[in-house]
Amino acid sequence: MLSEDEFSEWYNDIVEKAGLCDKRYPVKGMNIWTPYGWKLMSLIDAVTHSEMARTGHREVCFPLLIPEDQFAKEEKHIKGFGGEVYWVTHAGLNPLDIRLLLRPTSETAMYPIFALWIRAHTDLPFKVYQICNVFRYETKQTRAFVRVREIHFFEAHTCHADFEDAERQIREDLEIMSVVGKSLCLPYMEMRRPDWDKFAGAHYSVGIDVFMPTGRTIQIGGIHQYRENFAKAYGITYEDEKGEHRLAHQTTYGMSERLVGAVVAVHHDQKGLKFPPAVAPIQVVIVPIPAKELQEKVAQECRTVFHRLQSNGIRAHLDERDLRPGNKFYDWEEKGVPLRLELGKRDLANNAAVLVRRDNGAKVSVPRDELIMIVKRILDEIGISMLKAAEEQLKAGIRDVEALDDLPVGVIRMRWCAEEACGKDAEARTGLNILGTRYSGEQAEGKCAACWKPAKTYLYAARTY
RNA sequence: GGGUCUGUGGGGUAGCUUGGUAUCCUUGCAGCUUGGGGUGCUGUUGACCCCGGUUCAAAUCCGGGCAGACCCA
Repeated sequence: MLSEDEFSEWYNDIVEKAGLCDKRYPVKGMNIWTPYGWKLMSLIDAVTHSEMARTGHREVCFPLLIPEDQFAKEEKHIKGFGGEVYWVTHAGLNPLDIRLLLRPTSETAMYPIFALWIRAHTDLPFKVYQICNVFRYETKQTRAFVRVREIHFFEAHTCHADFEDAERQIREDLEIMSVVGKSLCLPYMEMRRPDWDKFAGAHYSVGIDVFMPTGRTIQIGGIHQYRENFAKAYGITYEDEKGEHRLAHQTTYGMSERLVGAVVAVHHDQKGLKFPPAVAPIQVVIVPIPAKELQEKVAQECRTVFHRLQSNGIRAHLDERDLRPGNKFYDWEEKGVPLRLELGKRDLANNAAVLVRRDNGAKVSVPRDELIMIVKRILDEIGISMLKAAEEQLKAGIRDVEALDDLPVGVIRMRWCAEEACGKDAEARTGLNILGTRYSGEQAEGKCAACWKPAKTYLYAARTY
């Protein structure tokens, strides 16, 4: 496992060196998405868009600014976010009567409007989403993609006739999460957050936690059951079949650019990044190996291969820079391209090409006639083996403990009596963050690690980002 | 939330104690050379975070701001 120092230094360095972002923008916590990083984010968003389409969510785009009075309606929500919002207090030279805030999330922008849109049970279930930027005034140390103040954000908001239908939505959200997780080769834990740590305004929250190479976890997604909490505050009601007016039940599902941070952190080695093939901005990089007499011939063949890959839906890049091949190899390995294709004198002779996998370094010579098929197969294999490797890391990172002293590094799993006071006590005594209990549920025999009363379930805790 | 340290070409740095001339590496650009794991040579562009103060003179000293790294809660 990496020490926090090693990881910090490596991470801060690689995100800029690999061209994912530029941190030199002079506002704290606001970085520039550079082309390579933005492409990665866009490809991740593309997975999200396609899952939203599959599950019948419709895309919307709400305004960035929210009036203060509208924001303040749900008491717990404002309590949770009040301290970290950016305010717009002036318009031109004049102070505003009602201040505006930059959305830290869009519940309070959307819900007054949902109240207008939703009138009858025929409007339900109501499922929309948006991908936008939100703003949170983070006071802790910022870090590219992981803790920023302007956040690239995905948020799905749904309204339902009853609690059970909202519960169904949460199961669907978890299914969507699993598709996203697979695309990113990221295994994760579905954690039902303890009551004292749920999302501001939620009935309960499910956190999606990824295991990082330092032994800490990072939350990359959140799924929230709101019950009628927000509907009450914002008057979201519908007329049911019997003509009675009822409050809607609501859920939300959020993810952010932290997905990029998790991909960077989880998949890497000493050479640099390793991108999952499904979202790699470049899936195959072609490096020509020119020989003195054959420069033009090699270049031509490389261009042909490039166009063939491209027209078969593979994200390919032809590196024609005037550098030594070895230099390019290091370059693209650092940038995490899953597959490298070398083509030179030797390959011209026998109509072949050399393929080198980023994940394990395996090198094969393949006939160019079968290139497309083989490339696709290898990209699939890389995805599978990257996921497997990450799954093993996660599994090895979870440690059972009997008591709360002498804790190992990583995620700890302890027996728990399910009493809040006891959970808080465990949190205080370990200095760890409580992740919660498995969403799928777990039964424990034996005694609570904190109070020694009979245990009911397992509680998970870790240091978190 | 509290504290420590730092800001010098695109990146990394020397110089700051003791005020006066800005060092080296890398990258970029041009040319030649080389080419299946970071070629070599030559030439060349490019910097003292911002505002104020002290001073004949500030990268250097002082104050403030902004930004970054780290530590503790």
